[in-house]
Amino acid sequence: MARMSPGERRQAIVDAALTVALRKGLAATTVRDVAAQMGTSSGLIHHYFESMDEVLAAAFEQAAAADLAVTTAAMESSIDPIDKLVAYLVSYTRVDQDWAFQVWLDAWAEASRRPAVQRASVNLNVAWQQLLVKTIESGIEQGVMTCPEPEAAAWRILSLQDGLSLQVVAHGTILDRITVSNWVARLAEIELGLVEGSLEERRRSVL
Amino acid sequence: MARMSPGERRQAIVDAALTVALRKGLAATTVRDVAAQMGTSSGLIHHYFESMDEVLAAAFEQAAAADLAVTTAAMESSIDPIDKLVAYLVSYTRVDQDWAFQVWLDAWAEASRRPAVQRASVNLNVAWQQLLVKTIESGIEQGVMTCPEPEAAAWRILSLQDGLSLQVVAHGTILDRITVSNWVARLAEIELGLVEGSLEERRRSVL
DNA sequence: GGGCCTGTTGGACAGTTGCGCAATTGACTC
DNA sequence: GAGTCAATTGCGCAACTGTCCAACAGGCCC
Repeated sequence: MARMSPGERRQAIVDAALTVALRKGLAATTVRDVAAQMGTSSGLIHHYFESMDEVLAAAFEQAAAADLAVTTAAMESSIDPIDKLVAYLVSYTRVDQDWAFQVWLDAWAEASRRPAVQRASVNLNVAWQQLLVKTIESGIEQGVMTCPEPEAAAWRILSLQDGLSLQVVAHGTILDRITVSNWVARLAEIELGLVEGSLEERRRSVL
Repeated sequence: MARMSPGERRQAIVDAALTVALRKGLAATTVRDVAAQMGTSSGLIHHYFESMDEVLAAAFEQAAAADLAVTTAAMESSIDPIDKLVAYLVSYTRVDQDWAFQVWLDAWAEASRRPAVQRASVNLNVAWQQLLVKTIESGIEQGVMTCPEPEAAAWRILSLQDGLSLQVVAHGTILDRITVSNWVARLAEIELGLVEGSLEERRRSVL
């Protein structure tokens, strides 16, 4: 296959691993799968990564970081904290639509057994939570939100979202994404002292 | 190995599978692992189960059903709906303490790829939710709770619990079980029209 | 006791896994 | 052009996987 610079090739491997992982699951992704996806030999992968574990950790990290970047970008297009929050909720709903959330389920399950995966998972979960924290803090500053404990409230909103999304992705028919989004918005309204239904109303004008 | 009756042997296989799964993870549990755990040959397992998938599904089902039974029993010792709810929250906290929740994480990750696991996971998740629904409905009936949508409220309480517990089990240090329990109780108070802090107060008198 | 039923064995089977390594290729410098 | 170095190959290795099956063995009935 075409020769690449080390940087490019490393990236190509991670990209290929992610493509396969989204289809087959993180744990079921093999060296040969990744090589076939790239159209190269399998030996090449071990020329760039010490072990398959590292490849999988890098792939998960990239997937999660990409989602985070998309949501961050969507939020930055707004200045108003409440608009930012709406952008967050809309973006997360879209994330679920992709199979990206399945990668999170795989990562959470593997975390306690694969240190590299756990490190990436912790960092990215905290990053998501901090995204909410910053929004809440600026909302408080501007006097449009009230929240005694932004850190705690962010964990609760994020965790409700994760717990409900989990039902959608793992079990399929029990709940749907729209309902999840509405319920999370409702909790956010309660946590941040917003008028009931105000987030949903604002979201409808965005979509 | 010692001859067993079909019922006993089937149970022994499921027990052994569960023991291995708690240590290695559901997906990484192999026929030979289970056989070694029982001290028998590997062929024996296929004499009782059509496939390894079924063994794993049965193991998960048993683990989850056992937890559910413990919580159900704890709740039945109370008559008052609010006491039942407190028993539920206390029991769930204890469940996390075990490694039982890790099995749930494995099951959720595997659900979309293993039909047998998905069926078991859906059934047991719904059973947990219904446990809450029944409690809420009797609380409404007796006039000690108010809740416009018991089904939806139960999903939200359960999902917050799952999402927060996930952080405890997968990531270890970010949150602790006590905090999770307090936060879930707080959401329950909001959802069910209870006085803030009343559940925690009641729980303290139980412990 | 003999025959039968079935739980149980242990290995064969074909497939897959992560990993290592000698050989090859292509791109670069002198 | 010759020489060099690293990216890339493709196969081999040992270990593992789920599944299957002929053989064995222990308990039960006649």
